[in-house]
Amino acid sequence: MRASQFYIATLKEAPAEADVTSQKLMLRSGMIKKLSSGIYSWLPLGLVTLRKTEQIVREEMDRAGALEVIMPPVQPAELWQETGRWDKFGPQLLKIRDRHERDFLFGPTHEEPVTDIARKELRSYRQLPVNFYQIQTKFRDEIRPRFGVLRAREFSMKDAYSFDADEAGMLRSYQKMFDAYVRIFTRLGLKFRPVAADTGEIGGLASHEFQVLADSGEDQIAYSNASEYAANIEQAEALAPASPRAAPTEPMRKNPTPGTSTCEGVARLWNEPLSRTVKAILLYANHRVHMLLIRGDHTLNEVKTGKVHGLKGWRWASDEEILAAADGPAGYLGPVGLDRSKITVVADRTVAAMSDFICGANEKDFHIRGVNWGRDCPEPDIVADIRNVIPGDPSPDGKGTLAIVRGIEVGHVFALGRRYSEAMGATFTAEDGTAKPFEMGCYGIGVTRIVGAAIEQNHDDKGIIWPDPMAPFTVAVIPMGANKSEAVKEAAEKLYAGLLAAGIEAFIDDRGERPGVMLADQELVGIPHRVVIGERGLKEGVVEYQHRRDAEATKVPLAQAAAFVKERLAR
RNA sequence: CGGGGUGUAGCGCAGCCUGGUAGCGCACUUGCUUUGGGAGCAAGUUGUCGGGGGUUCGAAUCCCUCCACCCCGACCA
Repeated sequence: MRASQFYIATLKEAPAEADVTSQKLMLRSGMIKKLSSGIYSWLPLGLVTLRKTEQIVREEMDRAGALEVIMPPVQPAELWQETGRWDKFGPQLLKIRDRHERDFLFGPTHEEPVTDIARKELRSYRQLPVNFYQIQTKFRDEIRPRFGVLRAREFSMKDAYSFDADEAGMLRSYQKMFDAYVRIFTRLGLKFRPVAADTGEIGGLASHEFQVLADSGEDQIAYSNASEYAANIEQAEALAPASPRAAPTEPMRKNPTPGTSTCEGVARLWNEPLSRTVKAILLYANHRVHMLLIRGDHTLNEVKTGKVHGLKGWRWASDEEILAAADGPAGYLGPVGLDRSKITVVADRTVAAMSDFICGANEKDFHIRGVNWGRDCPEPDIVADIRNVIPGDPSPDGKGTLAIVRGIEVGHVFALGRRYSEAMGATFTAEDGTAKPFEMGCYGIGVTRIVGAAIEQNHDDKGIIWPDPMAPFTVAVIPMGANKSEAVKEAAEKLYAGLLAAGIEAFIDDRGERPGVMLADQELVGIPHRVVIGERGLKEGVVEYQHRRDAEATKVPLAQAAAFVKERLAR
């Protein structure tokens, strides 16, 4: 591509609304343009990368035996009423009406239409397994869109849906998609990790997320230093302490802690380690207030909490409910002296094994120390794993300890089962002649999100550093002073032509800009390889090659430049 | 959904308090010079000051209202 025939619209300053690196760089480099909150246009430069990403996804889906389809983004409400999601999906679902006042929606996902296809088209077990996929624009009316294309309302997604005759087949289809995802992210040149994930609202038997590792990621991933174990922190199990609860050594005593409502504050006030304190969190579930207890230096895991018996669908307790059930204000709560007919005590596994701990006294401005289960208050009603794991915790698989990194979720595979096929009466005739519901799996990749995540993972203070497979152009040829020197111009054009002939996606900056402008643009836009051609070098018969990550340029004889670049690309 | 903030040229911003000819930097156009790290000089172009209503001789500025966008929060007691 010639710069003069392309649309390069780089900005020195990013629009004020950009808050994360990838969004700033995408706006500054002219990849995208915001139209409305969470809604972006893709300009030529951005689209090249988006299409390349899409193409790798498509090739690997095809290779895995999935069949491409296109389903309508606009879907009739009736379909979603069949599965109950018309009401249950919540405000993220963009509902629209046509001129006849009929309800429609703009698809946030496509389980319903694809299941509708299956029930109409697939009749026999002999037609199975089948996997349909599409790459298409989705719309989810996010509460708060942010981070540019990382959490947009409108975004491009690859969604695939497998249909099998039985569970074993479904798990085989699941594994195929898992393997395809590994190939996709490997080919894209990204550092990533598949992690065990919560099956969440969609439900199902198994689920893995594919996380692109980046410090700015919103998700936390816990992984073992000694095994393949990796899980989203939402899901990672915190094992019960290996050693049993120690015997009490201190008397229980209540002391004033005026104006000190946090564990951190009390620990500082009494010069005790934070790990001896216990914090109480009050929830409301199943018409009852629950007091959850976790160690002061731990944090509550909301997902695991929802899985505790009796806590499904919990919400935070109101101040009135807290006062009525615990007889004390938030900030000074604990398990001592509670009326257990009014409140259920749920202790984290770690807390259940603590002795001589510190907690609130259920009285404003007072805490208690030296508290022991059994002696000072009844044992917890429920002991459960309700905290987030922290670095250094033992790995749940018994091998090694956990570390935590941040990631951006770019893919998710679900072994769904029969949830949608049963709800929508999607059946096939099995070998024994009976009608059976399909065993389904669903598999998503956020294609537009991959682009943002790749930038979060690969950039420096000058701009984007694309992995070769995602780069809009792989090599930039930059002539210095081409309008002054015929020799420079000729050498640059010849190299450009040579690279193209070798099948390399080359870019030549023939705009006649000053050197600083051309170099700054190449760096901002993130073209990973560049060859600078100037009179200075030509006198010695050399050009300068530099990878975007190289600290310095390498001098290469002009005649060997194309071959040199080709060799670098093969790495 | 709650709280805070911002809307002025394509982008970044000043002007608003204290009403009186709409400004600056970048970008863009033209010319000359310059050409190995976002050039210099000169001359230009670009505005429904978010929309509507009101107060006033006069409103970007004060008042009312609507809209859009951004940030924080949705709990960690």
